[in-house]
Amino acid sequence: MVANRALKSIKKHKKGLWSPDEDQKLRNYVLKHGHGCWSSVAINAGLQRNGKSCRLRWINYLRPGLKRGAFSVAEEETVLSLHRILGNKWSQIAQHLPGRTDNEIKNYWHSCLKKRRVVKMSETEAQTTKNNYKYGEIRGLESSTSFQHIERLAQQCSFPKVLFAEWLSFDHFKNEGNLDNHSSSPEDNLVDGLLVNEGTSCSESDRKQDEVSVDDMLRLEDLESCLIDYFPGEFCMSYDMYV
DNA sequence: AACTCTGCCAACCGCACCGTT
DNA sequence: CAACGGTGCGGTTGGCAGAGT
Repeated sequence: MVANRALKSIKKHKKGLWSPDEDQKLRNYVLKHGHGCWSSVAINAGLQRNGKSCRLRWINYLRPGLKRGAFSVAEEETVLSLHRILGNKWSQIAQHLPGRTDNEIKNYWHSCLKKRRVVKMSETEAQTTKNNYKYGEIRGLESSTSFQHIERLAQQCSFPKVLFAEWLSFDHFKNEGNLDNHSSSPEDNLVDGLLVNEGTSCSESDRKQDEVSVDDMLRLEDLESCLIDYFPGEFCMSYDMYV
């Protein structure tokens, strides 16, 4: 095994960007012979690349029928709605977008996220935020107009309320009877952070069926901007952590 | 003009899965 | 049944180009 790895590492394959000449060689070969086994494609086409690299290049760039350029509004909506249902299953999402590759959609999603300021928090950042706003510190702010507005938005939205309960007020959540008040801690009622609107825990499959409407998305974006205003420089929202 | 910052995107890496030997 | 090779997938990285200072 170790010897095999050593032998493999001796075989130097070219890495990095593909030259037009390499593209031409690969395109010609695959169009003429089909790909079959990718490692033999690399050899037979006269490329100093490994099979994996050839496959990726073909799928993401050379394959006929690929669309180039910006995503249309319809494509963007498709990606957003499918991602809500499927999560980071880029290949499955790509199946619904003819001419787009999983890599392209993945890249688009990440840049789109950045544009929308929906930045996924690191574990520690998330924990810090939770710790800062949970239970104690936030309660003193609840009487303010801004806070009431945020809570109003949260109520209108059919996203799992734990999203807002965790960040805004567990008392509010408990008062609605959504949490078991006899539990030692509100967190005891959480199942991996997932609660449906009525406060009952749900399975992954149930959750996937709980479609999020466009209205909800708009309300959530509104809510997000309020929170960002309210906690300047400290608030960070992660849809896919909870939704 | 030179430098830094930022976003985008192509490509790599590691892992899991599957079929074959 | 284990070992191995091929493939597919998702996460991550690195380089480039354009914007900003």
